[in-house]
Amino acid sequence: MQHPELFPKIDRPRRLPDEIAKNISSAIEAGQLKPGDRLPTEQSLSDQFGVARTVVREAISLLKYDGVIQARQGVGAFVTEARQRSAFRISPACFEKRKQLVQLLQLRTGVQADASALAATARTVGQLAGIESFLQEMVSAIAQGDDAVERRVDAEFAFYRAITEASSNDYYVEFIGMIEAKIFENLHSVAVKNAKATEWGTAVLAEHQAVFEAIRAGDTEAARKTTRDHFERAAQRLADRADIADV
Amino acid sequence: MQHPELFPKIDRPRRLPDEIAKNISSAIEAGQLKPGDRLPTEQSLSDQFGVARTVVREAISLLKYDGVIQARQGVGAFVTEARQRSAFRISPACFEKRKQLVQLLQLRTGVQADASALAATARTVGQLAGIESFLQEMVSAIAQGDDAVERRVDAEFAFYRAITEASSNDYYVEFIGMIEAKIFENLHSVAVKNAKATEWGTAVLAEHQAVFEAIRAGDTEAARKTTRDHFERAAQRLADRADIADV
DNA sequence: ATAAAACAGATTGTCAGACAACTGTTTTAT
DNA sequence: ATAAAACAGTTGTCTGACAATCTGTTTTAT
Repeated sequence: MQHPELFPKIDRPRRLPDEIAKNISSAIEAGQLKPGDRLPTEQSLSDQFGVARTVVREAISLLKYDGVIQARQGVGAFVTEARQRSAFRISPACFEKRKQLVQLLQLRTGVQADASALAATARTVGQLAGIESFLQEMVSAIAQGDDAVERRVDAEFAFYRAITEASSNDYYVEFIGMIEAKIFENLHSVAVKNAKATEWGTAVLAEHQAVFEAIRAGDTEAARKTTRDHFERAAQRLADRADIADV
Repeated sequence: MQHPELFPKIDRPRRLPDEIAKNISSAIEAGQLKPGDRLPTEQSLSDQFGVARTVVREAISLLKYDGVIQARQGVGAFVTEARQRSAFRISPACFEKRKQLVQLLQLRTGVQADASALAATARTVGQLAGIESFLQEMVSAIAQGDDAVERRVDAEFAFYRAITEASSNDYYVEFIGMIEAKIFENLHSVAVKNAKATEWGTAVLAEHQAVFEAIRAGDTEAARKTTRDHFERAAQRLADRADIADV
């Protein structure tokens, strides 16, 4: 990947159903449609939006999938209580405002720290070795200097992914993986830029090493704390640099 | 709600698209379709499943929504890398095997504990009062004895929801709310049965009080620890009693 | 001969209309 | 008056067609 920051993601020609779904969804968030309310009929919606009913149906099926609305054949589609959503997703909008980004990174920090804590007792020797290898990778990448920044960032991701897997809890793997992917997708270039700018090396590396030591020692609380320390600092660095609205 | 445990949830007549989506999804999980593979054409799928193409399209649109597959007009639909899923969901299958349930509750425990930790410093006095009111509600329900078990369980949920909201992090609210709803949906009757059987009262209530004290005192670490303690014990009680396969 | 342009085929995206299945209401039969 | 039957409205499914896009091939221009 070369110069990823030069060609930022473009808005692909959006699919109609996604567009419709977003429209309805934001109408619900805005309170124009409250829980319990009935949606207009599919026919009416397809008229209003000027699209075929199949498109409206796909849109609605997405919202049903997330538990935002519920449809009863012969009756209609209704907005469900806000409580019973059945999926957790991170929209691109989360990366637009600093406050949201900070909150997201806060959640990630906490979960990741827990994963480390679990890994401290659950990890096998094989997994420990795998984790250590990524630490070595980071050391070597740092020694190589600026040319290997990408490699270093990748190793960092891999390091914590290996730790997460060592927690032997599939939900942690899945959840962190999802958040990770979204952060990667939206902030990777920032992370790399950041890594280049930071007096890379000793300071940050020491944070990782502390995490590793805690996991090797099987010290649950230390693993949690060291991981939390690192990610809080990383979040700080990221949020400071990410060029987003300060709201 | 009367005797909810007497009429357990029935299998609603499933919609075709959901069924198809599940089929394809499990084919991917089973490894029959690997990342990068191309799905059969919509025409072919509709032939194989014996349904209309619109149904197949709705199914595929769900999988696209979760980032499991990606479609390119004129080319086909492809299975994406496992990394870049864009939603975290809890399927009913999670409650079928004890191991999975334990892992899920473990995740919940960790996140909830973090939320408490945040609430310890972020809560306003108003929020603190709200939290305390639910504690009072529990006390009064316990005093009332077995008749008020439902009320007590509800208050318990509300207590921790209030704490989560006091974390002033929307993602915690959303995420925990989602997990909560799923647990409620699948294990509420067990939780109630459990509450009835437990020597309700002093022991469990003391756990909640410890959490509240920590939050009142603004002690981050104590809030995390006490919350973790309670939920670990609760998970223990729940998993012991939940009548599910021991795998 | 080589490169550009046009073409053909396949596949997803959208459209239009019809009927089936279900629900709540109204009308009818007893 | 009560129960059964007809009715109208809505979601669920089916069918067939066309539009938009991509890939690979063939034709054409130079």
